[in-house]
Amino acid sequence: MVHIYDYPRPAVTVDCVVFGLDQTHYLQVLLIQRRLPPFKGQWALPGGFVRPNEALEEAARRELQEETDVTGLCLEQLQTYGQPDRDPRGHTVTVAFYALGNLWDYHIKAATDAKEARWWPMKHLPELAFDHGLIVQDAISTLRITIRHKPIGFELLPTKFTLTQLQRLYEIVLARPFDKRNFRKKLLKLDILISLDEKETNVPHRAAQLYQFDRTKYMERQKTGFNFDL
Amino acid sequence: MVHIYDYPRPAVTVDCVVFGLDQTHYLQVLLIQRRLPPFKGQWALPGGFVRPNEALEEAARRELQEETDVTGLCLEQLQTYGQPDRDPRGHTVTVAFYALGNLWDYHIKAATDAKEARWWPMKHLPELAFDHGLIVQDAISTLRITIRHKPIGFELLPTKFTLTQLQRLYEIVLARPFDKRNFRKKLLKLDILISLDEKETNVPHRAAQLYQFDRTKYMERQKTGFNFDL
DNA sequence: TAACCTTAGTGTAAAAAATACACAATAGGC
DNA sequence: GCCTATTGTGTATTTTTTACACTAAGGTTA
Repeated sequence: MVHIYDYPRPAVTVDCVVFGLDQTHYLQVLLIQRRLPPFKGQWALPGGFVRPNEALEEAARRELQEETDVTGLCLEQLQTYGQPDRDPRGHTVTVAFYALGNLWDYHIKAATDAKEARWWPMKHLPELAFDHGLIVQDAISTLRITIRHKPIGFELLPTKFTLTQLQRLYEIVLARPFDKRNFRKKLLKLDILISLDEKETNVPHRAAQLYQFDRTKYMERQKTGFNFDL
Repeated sequence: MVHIYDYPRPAVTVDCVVFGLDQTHYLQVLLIQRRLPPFKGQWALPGGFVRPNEALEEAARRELQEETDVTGLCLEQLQTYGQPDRDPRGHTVTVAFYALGNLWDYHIKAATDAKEARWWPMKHLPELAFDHGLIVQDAISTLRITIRHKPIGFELLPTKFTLTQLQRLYEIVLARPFDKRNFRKKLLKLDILISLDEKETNVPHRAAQLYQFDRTKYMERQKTGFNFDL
């Protein structure tokens, strides 16, 4: 079946930059290996063509599931890339999204266009197809800015986490150390964490208190001109 | 001439939200009145279809010039809108940009698809075509956030300005008052303003010192981990 | 079972930044 | 020369940020 238009149109795609934290606490990105040309066999961001009458985020969510079997993430729009030479098949505009997930929740499973799908550490990414290397760089920049102003970091952790885990998360993403006491003081003063009646288990040292992010409380606070600003 | 593709493609457009400050110091938006359907006669953002092998920002710049005769602005990507029902002609994805200009520099001149083009005060916008009302709202939100972290406010003022003008600008955009002495202290301490050997003229009161934004100095500072953060 | 290793958990003092606030100086108009 | 309007300036108070070190408690091991 062919499709005919009066004027030429660029193709429209979506791509997803999904970040995660691994057991060793390094920042990871979810990539797929391309099954088809162009860039066959090379690693790339999960993504693909937007279908007729499909919303952008919907397309991103669908492609992510199709190619990696990951679902349920909160996708945020990053930027749109439209350099005419960014795809050898011709003028293609891609809308990039980013999302945060915690690695333990997902069993990655390659499918459709993807030969393989897996997490890669940010520090040692392979060479990426198209301009995906640039997109990942932009995503990490945006993440660094956003994580300081919105409580999105929690999405990288299990539901129940310790303050040390949270601190390490911020240290990894922002690539700078925080003082333990000051960090805890600040976070607790925000009053958006629920202190659970539960502790770590099976650790060869004093067990840490577990906390949970209180989204409801955060939402309420939002309205009263309160700033997260870490 | 017709264009044939194997798969259907959404149309791709760009739209520009250009902000300006008028003589009475209210925030204004540059709009055009549509000459053609859909939404014929209604006010809309300047913008239009991306041409083959045209970069997105290039397209935005071209459409802005064609429809309003405004050139030379620094365009920043805002967001991309792709709800399938946002354009009655069919699935259309639009990449929105925003920019700041000072009204005195430009002679607005309607052209091509635009029947008329002029500044409208933010407070009293007409009903806009497509989802342009939403786009303008998103643009002002983004502007409010960005202006606090990057020295983009200066683009709304003439090259030479007084500290009072600058303060009023921030008060208008952020919709909150600043203390005169504290504002001046803070701005001057940033050390990114050049104090000119020149004063206001023809004012019926003590003439104010004129200043100029020192972009070079700001760029240098940037590298040394310096934050604008107003 | 006691010593050991490792990480959790906690408070205070000093420095820096943000805020609140009022009056003399000066340009042009009358 | 006096009036009006706006500029330009300093200090004291409060709040926020920073720097910093030791005891508590789980699990491991000798």
